[in-house]
Amino acid sequence: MKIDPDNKADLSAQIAEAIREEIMAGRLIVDERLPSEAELADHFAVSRPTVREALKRLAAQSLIRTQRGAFGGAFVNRLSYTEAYGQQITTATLLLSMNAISFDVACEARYALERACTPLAALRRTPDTLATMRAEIHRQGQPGLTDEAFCASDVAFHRALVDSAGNPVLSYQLAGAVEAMQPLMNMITFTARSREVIVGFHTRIADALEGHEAEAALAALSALEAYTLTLGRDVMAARARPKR
Amino acid sequence: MKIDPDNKADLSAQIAEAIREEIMAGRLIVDERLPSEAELADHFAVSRPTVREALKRLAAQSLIRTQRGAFGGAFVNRLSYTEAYGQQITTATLLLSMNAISFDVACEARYALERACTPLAALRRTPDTLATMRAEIHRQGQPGLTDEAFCASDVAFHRALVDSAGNPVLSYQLAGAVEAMQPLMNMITFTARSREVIVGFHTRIADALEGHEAEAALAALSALEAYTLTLGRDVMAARARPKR
DNA sequence: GCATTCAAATTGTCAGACATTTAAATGTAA
DNA sequence: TTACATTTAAATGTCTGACAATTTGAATGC
Repeated sequence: MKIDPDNKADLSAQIAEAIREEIMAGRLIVDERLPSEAELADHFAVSRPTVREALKRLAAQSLIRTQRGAFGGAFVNRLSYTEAYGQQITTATLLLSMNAISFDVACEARYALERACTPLAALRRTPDTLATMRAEIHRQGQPGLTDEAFCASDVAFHRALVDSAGNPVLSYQLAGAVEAMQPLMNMITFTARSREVIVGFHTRIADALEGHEAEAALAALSALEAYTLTLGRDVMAARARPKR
Repeated sequence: MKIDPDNKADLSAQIAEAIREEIMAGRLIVDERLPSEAELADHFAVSRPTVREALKRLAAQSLIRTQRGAFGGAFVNRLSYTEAYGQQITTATLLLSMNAISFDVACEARYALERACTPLAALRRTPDTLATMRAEIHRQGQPGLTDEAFCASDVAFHRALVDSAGNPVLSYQLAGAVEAMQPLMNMITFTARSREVIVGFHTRIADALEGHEAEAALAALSALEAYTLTLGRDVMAARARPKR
């Protein structure tokens, strides 16, 4: 493995970066064991705590996993879809919450991405994903639902729509886009009337997918986008004018 | 801040998770200073190295940044688009390289996502993004170009297409999808003939965007997808039959 | 042959110390 | 008073050494 020259940045960051490059370049392959902390410390001419900090950085990115005991150590981790989902959602959520992204921009991105997988979903939707969508639609019609629960169900519905496309890479990519919108959506107070309208759009989408009608599904999705946009704008307008 | 009960997992992981939740929930806001390492160690009743490992985990996810010196410390970091891009690309690249994703699936996801922003790109493309696309097309026509350089230019072209949509959230989401395909594309040997065909599609796309013709751009993109798919399949077929 | 025990390797945690960096506080001179 | 140099304090970065906890493989005993 390569070493670090004489620059003055954090040693642990440099070491983490060096190992990360080895993994990204495929020179360290999945399930391969890294040298022990003591050996790495010796190799990079630093102390063990410094090596440990570097390894923790990599562990935080799911690049390695560690195992205690004899013949334990740090191993290159196979990045699972589940872990990738989690990181994607964390990153997307923070990006949206910290950068004053307008509701309009986030909404546009989300629906553009969902439209991307709608034709595939119309082609490949399964009884399973359809059942999930129907179940969420039913839940959204329940009277006693809180706004948060309604939003969560909305997210689940759209996740099912995305998963219907049957492309795991697409599902992974869109997980963040859909989930990250939830905090923004949670700011909206859903009246009985608006819930009814949204459930109507959801039903149109599910019906269209069931009938393999891509165009109809796209139209319903676009209509839902437009409606969501007006709801969001009302909230923003009310917030901008806090005089009672 | 909350503490951790008596479970037996890594203390540093638990502490990192506790702080991460504070940030995600907005209870720690951007640029807010965390307690010093000594104070955190005291608060969680652990040693300073353990706290440091936890902080390095958070730093690896760009959740915090640290600053040395008096009045330094760990601060909640505003996640920038640049940092988010980087993490997105790392995650997507590893996911594709480690999970035996088929070329077809990755290709389908990529072009579905690009189609998602093509209508917006046709609407909003700027002289700037068009110039970038033209420049990359020109580079792709140069004779002496290596396969790697051709691929890199291809990625740059598609990045410009995505950026044309003028939606930073969309650009962020697609950065990973486009970049992560490069290692797969790099396996393809681009003959003079195939380069010529690809440049033709790129030109059609750029022309369509320049003329605000969304439908034409979508058609060219789909044709490019189909052609890329045949190229990839040829490579896979040749690889599956290694008898000279 | 099988269960038990033991030893070794490795990560997890701790304590204390020193080095380095940074900005505020202080002192000094024009 | 202002400008500049010096000191100081607080914080992170790093090192050393030690011990605890965990896991595996081998030795041991029956």
